[in-house]
This record gives sequence, C-alpha cells and structure tokens, in this order.
Amino acid sequence: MNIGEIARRAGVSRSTVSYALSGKRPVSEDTRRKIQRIVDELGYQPSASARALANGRTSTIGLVFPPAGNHYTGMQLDFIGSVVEAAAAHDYDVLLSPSGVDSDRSFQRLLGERRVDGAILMEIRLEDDRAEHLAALGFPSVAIGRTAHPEDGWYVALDHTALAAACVHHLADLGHRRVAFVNRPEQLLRTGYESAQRGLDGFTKAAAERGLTVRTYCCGDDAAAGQACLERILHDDPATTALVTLNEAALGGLYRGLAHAGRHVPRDFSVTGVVANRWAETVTPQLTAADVPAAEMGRLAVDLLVERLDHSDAPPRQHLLVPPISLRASTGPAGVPQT
Amino acid sequence: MNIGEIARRAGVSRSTVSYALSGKRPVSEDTRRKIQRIVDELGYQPSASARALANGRTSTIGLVFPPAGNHYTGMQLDFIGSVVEAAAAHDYDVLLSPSGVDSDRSFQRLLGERRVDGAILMEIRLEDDRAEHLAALGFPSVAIGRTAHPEDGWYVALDHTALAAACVHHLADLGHRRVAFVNRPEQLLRTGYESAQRGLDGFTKAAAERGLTVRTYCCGDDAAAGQACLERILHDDPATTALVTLNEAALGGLYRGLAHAGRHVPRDFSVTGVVANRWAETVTPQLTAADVPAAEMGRLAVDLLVERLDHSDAPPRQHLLVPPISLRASTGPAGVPQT
DNA sequence: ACTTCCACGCGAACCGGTTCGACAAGCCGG
DNA sequence: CCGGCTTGTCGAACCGGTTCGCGTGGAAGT
Repeated sequence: MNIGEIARRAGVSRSTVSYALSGKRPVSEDTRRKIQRIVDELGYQPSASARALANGRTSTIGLVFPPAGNHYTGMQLDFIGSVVEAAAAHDYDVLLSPSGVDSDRSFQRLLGERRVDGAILMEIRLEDDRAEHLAALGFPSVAIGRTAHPEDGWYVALDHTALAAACVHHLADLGHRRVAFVNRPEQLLRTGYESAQRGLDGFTKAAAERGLTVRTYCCGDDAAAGQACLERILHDDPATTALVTLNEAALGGLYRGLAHAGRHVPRDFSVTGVVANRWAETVTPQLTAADVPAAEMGRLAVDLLVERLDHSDAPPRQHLLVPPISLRASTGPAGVPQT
Repeated sequence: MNIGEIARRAGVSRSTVSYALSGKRPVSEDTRRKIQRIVDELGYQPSASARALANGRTSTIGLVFPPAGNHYTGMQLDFIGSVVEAAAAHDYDVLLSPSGVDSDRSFQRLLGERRVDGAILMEIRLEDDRAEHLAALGFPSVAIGRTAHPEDGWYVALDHTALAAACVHHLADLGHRRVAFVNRPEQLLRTGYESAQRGLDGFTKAAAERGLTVRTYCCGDDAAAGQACLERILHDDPATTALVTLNEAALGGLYRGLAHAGRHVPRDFSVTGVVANRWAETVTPQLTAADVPAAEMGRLAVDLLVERLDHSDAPPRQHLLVPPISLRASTGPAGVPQT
C-alpha cells in the first residue's frame, strides 16, 4: 500500500513510480502503463502526510471562522459551503478553525504546525490582529471583509458603506423621513466589526446627506432581541416609518414586533437592509434588500487564495462587491406618520 | 525552526528533545528546562505533517457533509460549529468534505490519502453506501443518523419516528382530525434520507393509530416551495386544520401561505414539527416543535468518535435522542373546520 | 568502428518528526 | 571490589513520499 510496494511489484525503483505518477520527468510508455495498472489494481493513493512532508505543501486551506459564541448566520453557512466546494475544485481540502483572536490555540496550530498552505479569514474587524499577524508573517491569506487599512491586502468584501447608503436612498426616494438603523449586537460594534462599523457609517452619512431624522440601534442576534429592539424604536419615536437592518437573525423578531404594534408592512412601515437572499425570501412580506452573495464571495475568496499560492509574488488583488437592492415587498411609499 | 535546530542549540540530540516534549521517556529536570526555554524563545512547534507521518495519526477528523446542491439548513450550521469546537477541545482539527456518494473524489482523498483519523457522517440515508464502505473498511466513524441496520454502528441520532409521532399525538390531543405532513423534498425521500423516511413513517403510523385523516407532501427546501405546498394542502382538503413539518427552510413559506389563505395561526390552523429552535423562534407566532439539539449532537458525535479512536476495540455506542416538544404559540385546539 | 547524445531508470539523500536498542555513569548491596 | 540495576542520553532506523545527480544502453552521426 505504499510506493515501495508498487515499485516492487512493477519491478522498478520507487523514484520511477513517483515520476510516472507525477509526470515530472519522462517515463517510457511501457513502464508507465505497467505502473498505472498496478496502481489501479491495488487502489494505491499516496499518503497526504508523507507528500506534505516531502514537498512542503499540504494542499489544505484553513477557514478561520468565529467561535460559536456568536450565533451563526445563514450567510456564513452558504459561505462555508461554497468555500469547501470551490476548494475541492482546485484540489484543496478545507480545515476549519474556530478562532477569535490571534493568540488562540487552534489558530496557532494551523500556522505553527503548518497544517495549511493558506487561510481565509471570516468576520473581519477594522483592526484585526489575526489579519495583521498573518500579514506580518507573509502568510498567504485572503480576508472576507476589509480592515481599516485594506490597500495592501488580499480580500473579498462587500462595500457595506455603499450598501447601507443605497438602502437609505431607497427609503428617502420613497418619501421616508424618520428612519431607524438596526445593527448587529453592540459588542460586535464596539470590537470593530467591519460590517457593523461601515454599515453604520454609510447609513449615518447618507441619512445626513438626505436630511433624514435617524436613530441607530444595536440588536442581539436573535428573534427575541429583534422584537425588543422594534419596541424600543417605536417607543423612542413613534413617527418612525422605516428601518434598515444588517441583522439577519433579528429579522423575524422585527417583523413580529411590527405585527404586534399593528404596523402593516409595507403600508405603514418599510423594512430593508443587507441580508442573504435566502432569509430575505423567508419572511412575509419578502424583504426588499441588498442580497449578500455569500456563495459567490466564497468562490472568489478561494480563487484569490489559490492564485496567491500559485504565484507567491503576485501583487494583492481585491474584490469589492456592491450587489444591487432586490425589490421585493417590504418597502413602499411613506404614508402619514402615526403620532 | 525544526527539532534538529532545537537540539543543536540545547546541545542535546534530537531524540532527547522529542522525549522532553512528549514526556514518553524520563528526561532530567535540567535538560528539560533548558529545552523548554529554547522552545519558548523560538516559538517552536513541531510540523503536523512530519508528526503524522512518523506516528500514523493526523489529529484530524473528517466531517462529511452534503454538497451545496441541497440547501443548507440552520441545523447543519449549528452542528458544524459544535463539532469543530468539541474537536478542538480534544485537540483535533476538522477537515470538511462535501461528499455525496462513496465514489466521490473528495471522500476518496480523506480516506485513501489518510488525511483523517476518523470521520463523522452527516445526512445519513437508510441505505448509505458511505457508511457501509467505512464499516467494511473498519474505518473509525460516527454517523449522525441511523441507517436501516443501525445495531452494529456508532451513531448519534434523533428518533425521528418517535418525534413525528409525538407531533401527531400533540395535535390529536388538541382535537385535530385532518392533518397534513410536510416533508423534505421528494428527491431526498426517494433516495432514502433517514429523517424524511422515518419521520414519514412515524407520522403515518401514529396518525393511523389515532384515526386521523392525513395527507403527506414533499416540499422543496425554500420559502417559495413552502408557500406553494400550503396552497396545495388547502386545495386538496380545505378542512385541514393542522400540519406537521420537518422542513425548516419551508417554514416561512408555509406561514406566508397560511396568511394569504386567511388562516390565523393558531386560531384557525395549528403548525408543529421538528425544527432547530433558532428557527422555531424566528417565525411569528413562534413554533411549537420538537427542538433539534444540533449543538449537543455535534458534541456527542465528537465524544463518541474520540472514544472510538482511543480504544479501537471498544464496542459500538449510540445515542438516540428524543427531545421533548417545546410548547410555543403555533398550536391550539381545533376549531370548526372551514369547508 | 568510435564518439556523441538522449531517453530512461536507479540509488541516495532529504523532509521533520518518533521510537527502539544500546551505552555510560552513578548507586546499591553483597 | 565487583556485578547488577536504574537513570539519562545518544545514534540510527523508520514513516512514505519527492528530487537530484549519475550511469547505462541504444540510436544517430561521421
């Protein structure tokens, strides 16, 4: 079951078997066929560990994702799935690492023990010690999201600033004047989560530009928090007629809160935001939102990483995506505000 | 940065360094301290590939999950997360393999190239060629779900038969007489998906036992399919007053269909089923359902696999879980059927 | 017939760990 | 004073591949 056994049966040396299989040196057609036949018969496959040791490449990429403390979102799942599939298409396996911080044991294992050739980082923060650490080491990695200093790195990201602004303009165009912003949990915002930060930023700037009256909220990643958040919004300003959210998991709760308050969507109240389309279509009425192309982002991230692995001297490349707003059924013209 | 370098700096042999770090043979306190100091200074970590080659263990487990063709469900995500965390607690990494069938390339890589010490199989079918293949090879694995011949294998599973039956009894106790069953997509049922098959089975038997009039449906894994399915249900038998579903992803669509049809939940129509609690709490009104303990299952699966890896001769162990129905707000007594 | 060249294949070294057998030094009891 | 035992360390072999340099035999060239 090892290469020596194949060599013995074929009556050739181990190196010849290696060359026959890798094609890195010419081998006569006869011996190549003989070797191939034996390999097929025995179902021989070379050991990944031995190969990795010999040529220094593991054919594995690490996917660093946040620990379970945060609830997972549907977007993350689509993302993981597409990364694994795209990696398989390039003959890479995917090793999962549930890492928060750079000092994390699991993260150290990936790098220190050289288990992976490169890494994809999810859930980027504006100041991200993992990203900085990898960059300092020159370790091949691609970030999903932009840090505060993105120019020199490889990344695939959504332009959250532009997306939040697009939502604001959409609502303003419909005549809404008092709009709330429902962000991810406060803890994520404080620790500098890029989507939460840039989204808030884009929302605030665009709202100022359009002269809207706004309030911004942080909201836990679950339905109950969403419902509570909506109650606060209507309590703080009952004249609010629309909201923008980045918080998928709270969406159901927001809807529930609106139903409880007797606000009909979209007649009395408009809802929009940035959400994976699977979620946008699950709620009733379906959410008008900028659809997060999670699967495409996963694929792009793998493509970028593979390119970086193949050409270690290649200059950084980036993809900054701005998906359009899909018009569904949750927004409409502003009516007469209830007071 | 390799063990020879450490040995050189400490003025000892490579084997001494190895023993000092692993503790498999006694090393004098002096030399151990000297070696440890150098290791700490240099931040040395042994190469995973070399270690795996030498001792035949990769410290990695494979997680075989379905390819993206199927939509992922929230349950799967919780599951993956908990597996990764539980594995990390046992000092194992997790390698993802998006495999459907036994002949799959990615699956072959896991086994043939000996990338993993053991595997966890998700999305089990009653006749599962992957599970049989692994069993035939004696390869350490734990299934999430039961095949048709479960007695000799290691698994963690829900008792879908009992859960579906519990839903039926719950509805029957509330006085419902005409009940629909909304299953996973037909293609999954036909290919022998165990949750779809056993759930259908448990539903049918329990309904017969209670003398209910039932209809069973397959439904695509998305909101639009759920809505369409509900329309068919009311079209086929407008007197239907309740449904049981296993289909998380269709749930939002089912609710939407009910709203469109003017059926109020739970006054006019009761909904229950087997669903991860995160989803059950997202819809309005919150779903009375048997909550799938995905995170717990992931943890148990890893525990079982680690036990099997540590004691290769251990007899098979299983966990068959029957979570209780969480009473929320989506079921109520049967009213007068609308005709 | 004698070089020249090329195509093929071989042996050995190497990747970076682990592990086994052996050996030296120190201590003990007889 | 000598044999036996323990403790600590070393050298070498091994895991299963890849890769480099060299040797050989046959065909081609003059």
